[in-house]
Amino acid sequence: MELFAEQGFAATTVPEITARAGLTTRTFHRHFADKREVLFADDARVPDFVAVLMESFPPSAEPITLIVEGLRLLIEERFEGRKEALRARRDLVRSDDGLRERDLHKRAVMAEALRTGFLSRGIDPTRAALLAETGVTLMYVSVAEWLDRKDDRKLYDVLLATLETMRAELTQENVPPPAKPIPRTSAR
Amino acid sequence: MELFAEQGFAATTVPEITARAGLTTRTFHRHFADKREVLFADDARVPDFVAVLMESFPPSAEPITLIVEGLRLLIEERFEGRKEALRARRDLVRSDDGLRERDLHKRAVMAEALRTGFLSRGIDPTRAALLAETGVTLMYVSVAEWLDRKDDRKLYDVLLATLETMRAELTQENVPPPAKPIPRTSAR
DNA sequence: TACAGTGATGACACGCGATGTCATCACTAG
DNA sequence: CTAGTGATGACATCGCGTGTCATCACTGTA
Repeated sequence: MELFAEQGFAATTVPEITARAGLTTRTFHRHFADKREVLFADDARVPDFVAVLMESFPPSAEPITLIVEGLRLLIEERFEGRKEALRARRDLVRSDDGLRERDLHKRAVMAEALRTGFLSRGIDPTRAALLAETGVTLMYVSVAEWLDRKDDRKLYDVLLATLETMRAELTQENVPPPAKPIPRTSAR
Repeated sequence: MELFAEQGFAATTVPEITARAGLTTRTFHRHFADKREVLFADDARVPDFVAVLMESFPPSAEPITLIVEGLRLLIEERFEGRKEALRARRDLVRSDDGLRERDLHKRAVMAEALRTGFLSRGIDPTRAALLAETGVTLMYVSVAEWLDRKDDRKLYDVLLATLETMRAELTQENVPPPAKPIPRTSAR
């Protein structure tokens, strides 16, 4: 983290890292699959957390309730009280395409854990996928706003507000659009 | 594509590709930023397509209408009629983590284009982010189901059905959950 | 027709990331 | 004291990706 802060992620080599840590590059790659993974190793257990959590809910629980409650626990566990550190981490991830890709991958893994959990609760595949994606979207959008905010609003409260916005957006009755006009643009 | 099909993505080296194509590796990297990009170069213009499209809609258009109509055009442009090719591509992308990461990155870029479009339409940041994420989720979930289906249902029809499912899911009035009990799990 | 400019490619060198393999060493159980 | 185990170091090696310079085809212009 020191080296990344000093000279950026891409400009920092694994040999530099291991030199400062007093190890060899080979040892580094025994602990981290690749250089990017250093910044994401902490999140490795999140999918398990999600899976265990989902099993603990009674079968009667509504999916949305389950998502919101699960995110509430996740927030307590790893977000609340770490705002500054998370901001620094976000900025670092933003600065490098490779890191952004890995971040998105972690997000997808979490969505997959959610989807699997819904499947074993007997929810049909498409609905499960949709719920999973909606859940991570809710989380990521809320976290983004929370990190941007300068007040002390709780992440959980931001999340509930985001959910309301989401709901309001979709509730409007303006779905089936026409099927002809519309300008033409070349995308190929 | 021949080599990837024969021996998989990871096992195929850039020298192998350029040898079969009659070029050098240096030339390869002048056309593609990296090896993975070969499979995604076709999508490079999608963000522009999205941006231009969004500007072409009247300011009065509802965001959801805009998303659905935009996706309808995108579907006509690059999905309908290419089902088998898209299935093969999906399977290849699924087979490699690196490719999955790049795929997610492209998805994020599209979301970003959508978000920017909404911003310049005067929509507030959080709502814009939410709409953008919802839009790509709608697209990806629908495409996934469409590719899984064995019937000839149109992608656009699948998409409308997905949107209805999404709406139904969020419309239920079971939001603010309690805030105390719930089991405990270690995620650290 | 000659010539300068432009763009694509080849040739070469190089650094870094990542992995396989074997040796070494600290630690532990019996 | 010994055998086993796990972490690490020491090499060696491969593939990816980039910087640099030379070459060649093509184009517009005098």
